[in-house]
Amino acid sequence: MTNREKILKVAYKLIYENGYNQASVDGIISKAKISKSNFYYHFKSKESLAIAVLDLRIEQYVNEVINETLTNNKLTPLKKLESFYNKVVKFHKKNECKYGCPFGNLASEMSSKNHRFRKKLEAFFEQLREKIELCLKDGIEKKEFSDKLNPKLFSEIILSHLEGAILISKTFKRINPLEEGSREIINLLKAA
Amino acid sequence: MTNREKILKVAYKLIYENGYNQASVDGIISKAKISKSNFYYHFKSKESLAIAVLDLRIEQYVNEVINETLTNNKLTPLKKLESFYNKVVKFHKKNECKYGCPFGNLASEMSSKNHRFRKKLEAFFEQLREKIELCLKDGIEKKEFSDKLNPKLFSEIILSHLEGAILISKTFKRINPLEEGSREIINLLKAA
DNA sequence: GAATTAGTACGTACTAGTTAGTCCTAATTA
DNA sequence: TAATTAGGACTAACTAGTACGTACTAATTC
Repeated sequence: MTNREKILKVAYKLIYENGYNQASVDGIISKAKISKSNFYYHFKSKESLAIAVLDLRIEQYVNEVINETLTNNKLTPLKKLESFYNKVVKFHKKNECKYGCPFGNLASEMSSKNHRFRKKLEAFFEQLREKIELCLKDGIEKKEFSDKLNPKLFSEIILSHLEGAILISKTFKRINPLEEGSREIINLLKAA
Repeated sequence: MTNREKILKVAYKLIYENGYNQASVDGIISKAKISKSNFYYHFKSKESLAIAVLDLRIEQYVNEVINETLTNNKLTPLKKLESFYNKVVKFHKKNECKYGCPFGNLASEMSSKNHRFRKKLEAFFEQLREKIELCLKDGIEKKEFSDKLNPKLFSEIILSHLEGAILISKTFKRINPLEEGSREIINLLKAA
């Protein structure tokens, strides 16, 4: 593993667990066991490292979560949504609900202060919402979901609820708000 | 205004706008125009100030938001919920959606690191959720809301959605996710 | 006379970022 | 083939600033 990869790997974890501001460059280089000058050889600033980490996280999320569930055409629309929720729930169970959503956390911390992060997170959330909307539209066509619901509005609700439920689960240190909440959302979709 | 009140007032704003970690004691005393020794005369630490600020915020929220809407028995259950959402939307419009939810932000920043904040926020969210649940139960009895919905589960969804929608609105710098989302939530309640 | 306030210097720890220079390899030139 | 050059990867030491909190004296207010 190159030093650049070491930095990315350590920062990936520390920024998620502690937030951007509390993840110090000194902490990152100490865990990665590299020198500070080497850090600044690979990244021109702490911010540019964090942007690279965010890019990496988004890429992984698209590949390993979205593409495996919401846009996996081997699944019916209902199964797409269910497997999406299952994957998210599994991730937060694994972390004992401790750290919340990597994107939501960053949005909360950075959106009001840093345009670069805000725009990237905005685009990410919009991309995720669109995939959900497409899934809903498809499900309505295939009569899996009620035709009374507005796909765009409901995709916004699903996204907002997801982010909020992860935050509440983190605050309560219990998976219930996320797990039961997502099950209930799916019930709402099915019932006419 | 006493110096203690000055500190609370300035910290109230700075902690909300910048988060706990980025709101420095030096910044607070400089804005409040008091000496550092006087700060530590009134508060034994930055943390205890922030806890006092959080207590104040919760008290104000209960008095000015919850008691005026969700538990205001001059209103029907539907009107209770509508006026609650209206008040929240109004607040975030006023801030141009810039700063998000004072409680959600703190939950995101502090829940994983500080038990004291986490417990206080957990109790606050649970209190809010209970008021919503009572409102839903009442509305079902009075036939304003569909009797098919589970009040406890739906109150969890409303709370999660609210927190998430405020976060998404902040990230998008648009009120739509919160405003349209809450309208749609109310529609879901009414429709059988 | 007790509570409150101001002022100021300090301590320790940490912050992001810079400096000037070394080591090594691989390509280029004489 | 031997000397030179270029540049990537890397380092120790350093800068300048900020963080929270303390120590102390002295003045002011109730």
